Amino acid sequence: MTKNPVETIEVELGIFIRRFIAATTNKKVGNLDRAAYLLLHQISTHGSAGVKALAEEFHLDMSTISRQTAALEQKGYLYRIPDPQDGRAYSMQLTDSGTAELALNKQARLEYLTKHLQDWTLEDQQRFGELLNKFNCTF
Amino acid sequence: MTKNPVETIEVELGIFIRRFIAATTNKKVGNLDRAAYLLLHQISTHGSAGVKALAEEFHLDMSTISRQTAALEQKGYLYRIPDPQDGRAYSMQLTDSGTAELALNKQARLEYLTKHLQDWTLEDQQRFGELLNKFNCTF
DNA sequence: CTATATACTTGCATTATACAACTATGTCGG
DNA sequence: CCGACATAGTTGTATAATGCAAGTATATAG
Repeated sequence: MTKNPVETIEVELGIFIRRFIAATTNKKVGNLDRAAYLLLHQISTHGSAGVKALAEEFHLDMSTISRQTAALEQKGYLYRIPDPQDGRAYSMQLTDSGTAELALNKQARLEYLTKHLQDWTLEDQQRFGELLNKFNCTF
Repeated sequence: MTKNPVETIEVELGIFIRRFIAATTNKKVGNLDRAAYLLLHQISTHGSAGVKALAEEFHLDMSTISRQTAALEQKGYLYRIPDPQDGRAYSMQLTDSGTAELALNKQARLEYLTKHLQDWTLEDQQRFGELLNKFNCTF
């Protein structure tokens, strides 16, 4: 039974998702769990944003993001700037501490991934990155 | 700043995981959520297995799998065969209803993915499948 | 035969999440 | 300008997935 490529992708995605979730859920690198890491990462790379924007980006409820950001603010990784144009809105920005913590995390993740991909050719690494990006773009 | 491929992969994996989880958590296709689908899929493709084996495969606690399989048994998608050699152990097997439900789900997922990948060349699809597989193999 | 290990279940606590209600602020039509 | 409605965010509550710990029944080793 020769599978069509889409079928292969479906199976492999299933395996991948299961393992990735198992490997990252409830596991912290330093002080950041997966959700916190992704939040800080988003703000770091796409600039400061409010609860609503982050909720939309992550497809989560505003209440969830509100709690997560409050926790990160509590830990001193974020601070909020009131929006000068809109008294209801805030903008989240990284503190120095948040930036440092994010960098530590990113490094740990890169080291892990690098080890994981050490036997891959550079070309395969590049191709995988490109295809993942392509996949994400059409999500 | 030209990123090395591993860095690209790290970023894209983050985006991917976030979106995939958002798209599949708490969403059922037919009667199966993601966990149930993966459980039935595992049993279907790798043969009947006990709670312990499934827990190890998924890197989840036995208690979690115990509850999930109990729920699937309740719905009539699984049945358990006592292990003839070991009075403590069981083996989970799909019922016809479970097989049918799994097939329905798989088809829905394939349709979704096919639509998602419709603009990809066949070569890119094959490559993506291969690279995902390669990635999973070294997890 | 007793002690210990194993397969599984169940009770309990924790956590992430969504939804709904609420507060405060903004906007728009008269 | 005012009242109605919309919007950004917070908080209360319910639910669901999970892990850990304790319990049950069976196996195994000495």
